[in-house]
Amino acid sequence: MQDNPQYQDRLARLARWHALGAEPFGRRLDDLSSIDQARQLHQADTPHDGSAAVKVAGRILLLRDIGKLIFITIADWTGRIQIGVAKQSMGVDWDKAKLLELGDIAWFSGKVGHTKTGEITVWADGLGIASKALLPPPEKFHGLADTELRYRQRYVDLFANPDSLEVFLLRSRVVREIRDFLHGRNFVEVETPMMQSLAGGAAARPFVTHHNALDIDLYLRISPELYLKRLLVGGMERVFEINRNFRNEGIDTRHNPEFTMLELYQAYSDLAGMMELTESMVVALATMCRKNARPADAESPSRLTLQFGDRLIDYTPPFERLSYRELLQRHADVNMADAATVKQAAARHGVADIENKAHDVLLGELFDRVVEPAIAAMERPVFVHDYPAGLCPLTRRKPGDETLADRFELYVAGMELANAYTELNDPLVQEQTFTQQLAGQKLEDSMARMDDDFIAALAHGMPPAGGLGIGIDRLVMLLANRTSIRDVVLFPLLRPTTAVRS
RNA sequence: GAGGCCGUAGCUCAGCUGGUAGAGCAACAGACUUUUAAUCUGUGGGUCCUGGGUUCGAUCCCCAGCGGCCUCACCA
Repeated sequence: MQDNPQYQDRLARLARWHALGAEPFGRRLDDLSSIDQARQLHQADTPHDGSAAVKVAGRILLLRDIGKLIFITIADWTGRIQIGVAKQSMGVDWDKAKLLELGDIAWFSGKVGHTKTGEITVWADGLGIASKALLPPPEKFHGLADTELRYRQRYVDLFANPDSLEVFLLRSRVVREIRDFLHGRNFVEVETPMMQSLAGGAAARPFVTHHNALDIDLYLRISPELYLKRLLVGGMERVFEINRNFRNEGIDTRHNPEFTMLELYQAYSDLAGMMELTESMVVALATMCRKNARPADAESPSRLTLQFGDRLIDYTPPFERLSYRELLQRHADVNMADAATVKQAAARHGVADIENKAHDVLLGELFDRVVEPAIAAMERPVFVHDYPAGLCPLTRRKPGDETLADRFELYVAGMELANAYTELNDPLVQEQTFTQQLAGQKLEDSMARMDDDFIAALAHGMPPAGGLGIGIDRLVMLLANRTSIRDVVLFPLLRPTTAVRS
């Protein structure tokens, strides 16, 4: 940083601010309007030199000094506005205006008018620096394009790339909308442990950490599920949590090691209730995002479509509802109940070690190989339901068919977006499934981890319930049209640079 | 874990068949009172990711490493 000559130039300019008696790293500013508010003060009949007085602050993105007049474009998180600074109307502050440079954060007071070409402009009668930028901003036209720099220096990405800021403001609106939606259905928000002595509730590899005073290893949670269900036992009938889960697995465009999950449980509901809730919520969110009409959307005004990458996803309800059985029949041409043909199909599709794998494990592998690609190509959200019971140990069996689990997953654009169950509340069955590891399944892929306290909780009686998990990052990807999860996570995990490591 | 692509000035990018590197923006000096990525004149700025190798000579070819992106595998 110190060996950057532009940093040295800016240090010199910092000294000139001090020489003027200004505080280049300033203090609180009162009576500020947002730039959006300032723009709205300009009406059709606003005179050229303005009428309404405002004070705005923001980062300097563009600066055109044409001698005795300077045009400055500043931005805050509500938008951009042009400032016109004329020597004639500035007096002693003119020296300060000449010191401003790209990247500085400054405030301006003046009247909202416009130029002869109609550009809304604050004609400054006062100005000051709020914070001096000692490092130059990225190129003003292209912004920060280097993906690695965008993630490592997100603070630069946010002010240099308006699209990026937009995504994270949208993410905030999405999460708020979800909370409003659930509060409207009488859910309460809770927080359960992220450090757990037993990482349960899902099949995934956990991160390990250590507590010094207790001298015990703890796991970062892979799921809040078993704690949220304890709350159902305690009588909190509708609970949800929006928070981080941690899974020690690969990183790619759809996986960050820490990711945000919405998980909720509703007493006296079931899978059908969760399906209704999920669809209503996703439709509400898509509708909210649809308001920023995009060209592709305008072509189908009667359909609730959103662009995602190079495809158009249609969220118009009702979503598709297809059973595991139908999908396997249609795409793999097998009868799920017929062990012999399932083995044949598995062999046909290259599944290894077939003789040593349980029936349900074979079904799962066939589904992943054959059905998932077909679902990924669909342009509508799909509820896949009636999963093989063996793959879902925390799920209640489907009434009237013990081989099936009362579970659905919602697939959108090839991503598993949501996962829901009619929850298992029989402590005797639960205890049994905790000990079950299906043949052909790796230990870390199973949920075979006995949680005695959770069994004890169920033994006190958990109301029948529906449970649902939604991956918030992926949801935001779909709603914000970002095909990489790193574009919707503010600070995605990257390998530390050597400078940081030392 | 496997494969493909990428790493050049603060930023965005060129760089031919191997002959010690260029542009735009930004910076610095100057002109300019209605610009719109302002314009015009002049100037400075490089560990070509790192380390080896081949070569008279490597940003360029080869090998290894580091970092990133994408695809696949695992997973949500």
